[in-house]
Amino acid sequence: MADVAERAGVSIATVSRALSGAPGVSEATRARIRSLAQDLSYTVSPDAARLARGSNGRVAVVTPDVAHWFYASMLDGIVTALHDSDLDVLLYEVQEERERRRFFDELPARRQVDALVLIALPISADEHRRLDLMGVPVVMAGGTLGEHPHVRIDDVAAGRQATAHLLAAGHERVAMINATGHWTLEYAAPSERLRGFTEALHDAGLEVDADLVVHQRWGSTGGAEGMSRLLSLTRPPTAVVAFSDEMAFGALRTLRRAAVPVPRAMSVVGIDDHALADVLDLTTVHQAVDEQGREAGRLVQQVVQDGGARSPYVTLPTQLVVRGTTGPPPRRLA
Amino acid sequence: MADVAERAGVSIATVSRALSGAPGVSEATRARIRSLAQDLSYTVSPDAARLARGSNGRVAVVTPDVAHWFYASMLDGIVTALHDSDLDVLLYEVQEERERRRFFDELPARRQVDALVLIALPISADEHRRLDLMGVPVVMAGGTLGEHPHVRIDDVAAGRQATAHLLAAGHERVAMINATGHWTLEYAAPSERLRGFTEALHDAGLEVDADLVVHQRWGSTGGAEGMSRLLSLTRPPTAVVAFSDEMAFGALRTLRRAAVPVPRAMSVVGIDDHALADVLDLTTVHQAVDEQGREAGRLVQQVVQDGGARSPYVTLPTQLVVRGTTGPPPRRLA
DNA sequence: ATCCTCGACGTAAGCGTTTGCGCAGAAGAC
DNA sequence: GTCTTCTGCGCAAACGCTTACGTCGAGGAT
Repeated sequence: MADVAERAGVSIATVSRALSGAPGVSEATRARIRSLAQDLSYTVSPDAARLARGSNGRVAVVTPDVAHWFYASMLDGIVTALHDSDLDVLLYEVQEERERRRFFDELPARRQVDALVLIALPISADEHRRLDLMGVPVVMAGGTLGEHPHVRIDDVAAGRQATAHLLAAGHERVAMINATGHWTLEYAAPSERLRGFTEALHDAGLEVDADLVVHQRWGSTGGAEGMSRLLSLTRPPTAVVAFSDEMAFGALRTLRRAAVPVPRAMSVVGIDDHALADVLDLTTVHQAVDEQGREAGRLVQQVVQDGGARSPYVTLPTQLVVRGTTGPPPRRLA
Repeated sequence: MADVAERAGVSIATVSRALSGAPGVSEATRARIRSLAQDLSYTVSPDAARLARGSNGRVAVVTPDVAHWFYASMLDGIVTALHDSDLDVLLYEVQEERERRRFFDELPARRQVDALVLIALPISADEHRRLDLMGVPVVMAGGTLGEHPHVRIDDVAAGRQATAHLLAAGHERVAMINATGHWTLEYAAPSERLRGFTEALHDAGLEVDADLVVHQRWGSTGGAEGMSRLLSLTRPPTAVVAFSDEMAFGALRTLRRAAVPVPRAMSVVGIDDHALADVLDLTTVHQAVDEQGREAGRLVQQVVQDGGARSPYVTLPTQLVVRGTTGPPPRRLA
């Protein structure tokens, strides 16, 4: 910077002001300095600027799994939304319990960021406290976290939509393959989607058959196993709602291997509208994950700027997408 | 820090040394300072430290699409490998041509990172030059970039493996659905996999039928369309190798809709071993994407530390995974 | 007892910016 | 023409660390 200043015949203070867009510089000088900096391919050091300024133009994004479809889409949305703000993204992944603990212990993002966004990361009360202690705003994307701003979908409604679709088609024995988290800490989604399932049945005047609700590990394997269990029942269901599309995929595989025709003998509906749901022709409840991410991105910008004035709770709608894996129940043999 | 120093009754220099693990402090004092800092929940400001030290303990990862399976897995590997180094990850996404141009124009990572890793990002010669001008080491993950360290697979071999598998099963009319990039800049993978395809045919004493090589946009939709085109041929193939699993998924959808039994009437093989290849029972050539990412992560650590002494070229092997979408050709009607 | 060595620590000079304050000189009011 | 008000700019003090160099005292060698 000193170099630029010298060549421009001004002080470094003026260069700083010119480059940062601060007032107190004539347009002529500003332009001259700008072009000079360009020629010298000079950029201000973000670190030094942050030091002097105090705020640091970066946000941390914390996600349980970078590679997983849901988290990745969310991250994508966040990054996209932040793209033309001047915020950079510092990425942290906390896959296992151990890593999470360590993350909250060391808080490596500490003093490095102006805000934090968690992607659907369930945390303990103690961790929540430590987070608040960090002194920066926190945004939750894909869930809720105390009073902090969040963006999410209504999981109860999603479960309801999926279930209602099956009931409307005439099904009476409807099962649910629900997910259990891979952590000790609970995600809220499974219980809420289950609630939606239950409520939909009640609305139709039906009771929940405990045999028809199975819990499996999150993922397509879990879905496959869940379906196996349901098929082995003395009175199997005629339709099943899966916690997620991934689990539905697993369920479909089981059905294919068991040579159960879909949807002739069994209807399957997922939740998510995974990129490959279309490929597999899966009926599902669409949630706009990337849009949630973008919304979360906007939220943190807002929160960083004005300390967070607006009502920072966003709930995005979900829509049923009917494809080929659902249909009327098989004829009763009555 | 001044605070800690005062309470400990030492100078800030000593605190700095104690906390950073530098020599010149007695173990007793170090321990005292450490615990004091702990109590005050004090952390050194990374920014200030970087400023003073000159190097900045961060690497930038640049990816075309955070949400896409391949890039996301790669990123995951990188992040994982960097997890217990003291390098933080700054994430940049450049989806469109315009964004890429802007990225290389502004080089926002400039002066912020000690190294850059590009995830399978094709760049122009000019951009390459600008990158080198940045003065930090660059690692390419999932491709090659001049003399820079890289990690990748042998795409020619992958194409060969997929094709050879079909030939070994007895197929003689084998097609390929290849990908065209979504950018003007060429990826190397499509032409290399095609070369593998060609070579395998030649090895078997067969010629490439130009009609049987179709080019489509990357993605499952492209795969679907490619399959349609192949089916509409007067003499359709009996087997097809898809550029990627995603494209194979699309092809499978077309086949399902056209009621062409797989693999009875048509064999399909992909490349990648996508997470859902198993669900769809797709025969494919496995490449360990996350392992490539991890390798890339190790590479940048190494490069950051000792300026890059080792031979920094890694090529990971691929393996054929036989599942249910391939089989012998249908009987000749001869 | 004297000199040297060495380890533990303090002093202070940066690192590359931003920004409050002060100071000229030009423009406007009278 | 003088007096005020801006405007454009320079000076220098932070910002929160790291680190070369200097100091001081304890211990070992002689």
